[in-house]
Amino acid sequence: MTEIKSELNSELSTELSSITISTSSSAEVAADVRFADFGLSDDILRALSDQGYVHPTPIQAAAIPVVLEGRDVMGAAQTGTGKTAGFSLPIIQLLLAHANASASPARHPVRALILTPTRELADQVAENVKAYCKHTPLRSLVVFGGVDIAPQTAALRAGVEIVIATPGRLLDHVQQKTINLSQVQILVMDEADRMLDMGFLPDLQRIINLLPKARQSLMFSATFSQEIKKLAATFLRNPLTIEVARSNATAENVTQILYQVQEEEKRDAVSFIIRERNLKQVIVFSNTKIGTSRLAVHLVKTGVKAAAIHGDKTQQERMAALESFKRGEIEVLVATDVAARGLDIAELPCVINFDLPYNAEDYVHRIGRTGRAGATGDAISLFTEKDERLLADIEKLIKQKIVRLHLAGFVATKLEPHGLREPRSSGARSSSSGSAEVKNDRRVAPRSYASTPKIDPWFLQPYQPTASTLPVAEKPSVTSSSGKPAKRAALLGGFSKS
DNA sequence: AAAAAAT
Repeated sequence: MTEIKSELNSELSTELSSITISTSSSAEVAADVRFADFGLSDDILRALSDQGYVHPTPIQAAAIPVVLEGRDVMGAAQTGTGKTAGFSLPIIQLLLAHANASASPARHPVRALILTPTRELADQVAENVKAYCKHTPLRSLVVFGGVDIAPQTAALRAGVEIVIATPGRLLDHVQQKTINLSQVQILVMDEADRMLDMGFLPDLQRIINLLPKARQSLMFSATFSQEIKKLAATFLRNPLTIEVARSNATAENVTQILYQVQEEEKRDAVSFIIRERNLKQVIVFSNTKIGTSRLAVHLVKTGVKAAAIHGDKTQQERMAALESFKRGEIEVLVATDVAARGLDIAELPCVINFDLPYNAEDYVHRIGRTGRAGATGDAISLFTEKDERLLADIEKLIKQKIVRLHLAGFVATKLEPHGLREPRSSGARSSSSGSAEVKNDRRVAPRSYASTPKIDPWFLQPYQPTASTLPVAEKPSVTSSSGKPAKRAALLGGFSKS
């Protein structure tokens, strides 16, 4: 079960400086601890019991009392550990407890600010916060770009205590003077490592400069690089470090698999794996927006219910894709790293890396999409000869070798007897070397790519299964899945612990 | 190298 070790600070201080939580499963609940033990208000407990939550996860059990004390926290926790509740529950409690502490001119000044790197993550954290606040008078608002700013401005004018935001739109509101951050008592930087990767440091700096110096700050990061430690030293005051599992560790309940294939085999390999394993809920990661869209189109053509999600899609398309995936209407979500972190999709049994990520840390985040909340999962990665360096970086980061397997059955069916790499349906292709064939493949794409990168030529129509697109082997499972939507909706659309 | 994020 959960073991909490505490280390004492340096010789002069007996103050706790770090808590390390070692547990077989980071999301496993502590059966001997209850949310009711933390002195949270009845309104919060009622919201929790509405969702059927009684016992905290280890990071929640460690973080809630510390945040309630008012201490700064550096949390090294992966997604799926219940970290969102770990910070939002005590924040709500603190705001409730000190309701009349500051006599400010504004009736409802922003008192807690939660920053996230992506819009989807902001939306998701906001949904959780809103649910936890359900029975309290506290109001929360999510603020991000890509959507109409007017409703956000109106809500801010009416007054909200808790703002969940991505940095860009938040600064937009600051410039327009539609938000006042001078009363913020608690700051949360969620997925801080991601925010650094994305070059948010200057924005972060500008936002923090607008906050009161006397405030509580919490920072969460799945990985714990030197840069993150530096950021913590800059923005946190005597923080308590709460570490769940080993830094940069991959979930123990995720089985990692590598398949070496040729570059031009990758699309078919993904189709093959999806069909072979009869996957009904899988995220496939690609490194590029265009590659993501292309792969989704390919999968749809082969009868797989797939949709793409990436940063060049409109916010509506992004949300629609995510929603239909959560509802089970879409079985394969093909994504860039926009979806690598934070998204809480319950019970995802498998993720596939169509490309190995350029950034080794992203590997950890991507495969963290599976094996969540104590469940087991598979992380399957395709790699080609030229990916050896990326692979070495990843294995160095996670401090383990990933087992390399042959994609049994696939090579035999896809490789032609004479060693040609691509199956040919017609003789239309000119006879040329292997690399020229790849170029030929690329020429199939509309030329508008380079000139109009913002317009996605591969915009997907909603999937309509037809007798012709549905492979015979898929039919039974599709039929059986039609009986499942209610159950799946309960699983995926349910309340998030993260 | 690429993606993300304000317009």
